[in-house]
Amino acid sequence: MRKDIHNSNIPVRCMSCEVRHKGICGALSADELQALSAHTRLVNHEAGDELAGEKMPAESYATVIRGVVKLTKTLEDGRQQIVGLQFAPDLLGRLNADENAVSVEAASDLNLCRIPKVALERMVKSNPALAERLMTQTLRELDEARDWMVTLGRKTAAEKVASFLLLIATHLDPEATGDRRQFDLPLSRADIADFLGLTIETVSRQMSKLKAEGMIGIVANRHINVPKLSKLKAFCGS
Amino acid sequence: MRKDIHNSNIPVRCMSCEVRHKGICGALSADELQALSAHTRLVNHEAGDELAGEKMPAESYATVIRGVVKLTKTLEDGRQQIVGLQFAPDLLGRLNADENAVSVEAASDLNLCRIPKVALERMVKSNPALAERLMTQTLRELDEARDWMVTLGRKTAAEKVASFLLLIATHLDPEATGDRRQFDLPLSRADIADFLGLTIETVSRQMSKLKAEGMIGIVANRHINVPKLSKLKAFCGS
DNA sequence: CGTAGCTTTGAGAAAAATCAAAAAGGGTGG
DNA sequence: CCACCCTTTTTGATTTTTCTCAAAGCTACG
Repeated sequence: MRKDIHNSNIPVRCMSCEVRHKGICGALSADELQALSAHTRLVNHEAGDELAGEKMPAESYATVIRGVVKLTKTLEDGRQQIVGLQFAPDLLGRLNADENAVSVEAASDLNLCRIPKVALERMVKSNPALAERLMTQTLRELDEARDWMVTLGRKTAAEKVASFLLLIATHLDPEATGDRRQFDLPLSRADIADFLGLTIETVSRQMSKLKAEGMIGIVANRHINVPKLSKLKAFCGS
Repeated sequence: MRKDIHNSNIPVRCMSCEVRHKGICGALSADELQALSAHTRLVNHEAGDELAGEKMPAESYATVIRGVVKLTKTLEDGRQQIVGLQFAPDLLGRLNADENAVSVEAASDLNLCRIPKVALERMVKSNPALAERLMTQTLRELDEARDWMVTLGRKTAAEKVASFLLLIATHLDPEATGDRRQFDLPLSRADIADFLGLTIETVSRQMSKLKAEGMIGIVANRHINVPKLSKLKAFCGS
């Protein structure tokens, strides 16, 4: 399952964050950003890489520059559930935790900006604006988790798949406008099933059904287009 | 559905918090506690009272002194999902939010310590220890939400009901020790179903099945005993 | 071109939902 | 304290949804 890892461990300024003024860097002064840059590393991972294991010691933080990260939990007998997806410019890692509550995996090829545990924690202590920004991200994650609980607990298989497609469509390119969307799924059918609490077969059947109903087009396995996002949204139940 | 509300709006020191040094009050100095006490009110609610509506303006915070609070989300067509339960000494209310993301209801009879929105937010700004404590609670809620996503997405009906009973057994009296437990369910079968993403009938059947297998005893409708908590835990899958 | 890994499709089985009705509690007023 | 009513819970029969098992079709890649 796990492929070779090719990291480019070159120290860099986190230009991506700085320029776009997103993520945690937006809460930093020029001086702080400069100081932080000394500790950060741009690293790359390929789809399938495991970045951190459930119940393993937490070693560092990282912000997502490009790609999608999946957070999973696994039952004793191997049943798996994806409990969150992280997109740029989210911060990976749980503040002040010694141990990971979830397993962290690259869903797609990734660029991350890695930050040592102590460096970030020191900076959070001295910068209330940064602490507040982390609180905001945590609250957003909590909202997303609760929204997904409704999907898992109360939606039909068809609504679950539609909700997933809507989530991806709106998160992959948040700036996109208009009612028509086109994108590549960052997750395999198996991952989608683990996200939705379904089997691969049910996911596949519901995708075919949505296609037959004209709700979506399946250009290639992973390449989807949505002619009317508003129609898809209405179908999701909320 | 909504019953009459009988509130005793008498200003008090939040002795319950102070004495037990739990919840947010544990992060406050004597002076701060004194100052906060001037703004707080002990209020009572009965089971079924709606404390705050989904998408309604957020008006105040409150800590749970006694009882259980349920957080729910509802789809357009009325399907409902409980997305969280709060026990003493949790803080109700989302920091800095103008609008509720969830509906807040008294699951059982309640005693709350109510805190005005501005009073708490001012105190959080000037007290990093309090901010950190709120961050800790939020992270715990996120963990709980993600754990529950696994239950909703990947467990069988029997495992879901067992997981719910385990949750209640361990949360109602966190100090209890030993492998035998006895408690009153703070939720009706309908609420349990909404928490587990099941129907009332399925919950009832699985409870009967757990009883038949000797996993639990049903003394009265709401009164449950668990002869071996470890056995129940093992049955939950994780 | 062949192979390995995904994905789709099909048929039958299992789990949970739905519809229906009986039983059990709980509170109220007599 | 009891009889009654209303609500909640349990149980039963049937239907629907989703899963499981099986096989075929696709894709990508060496």
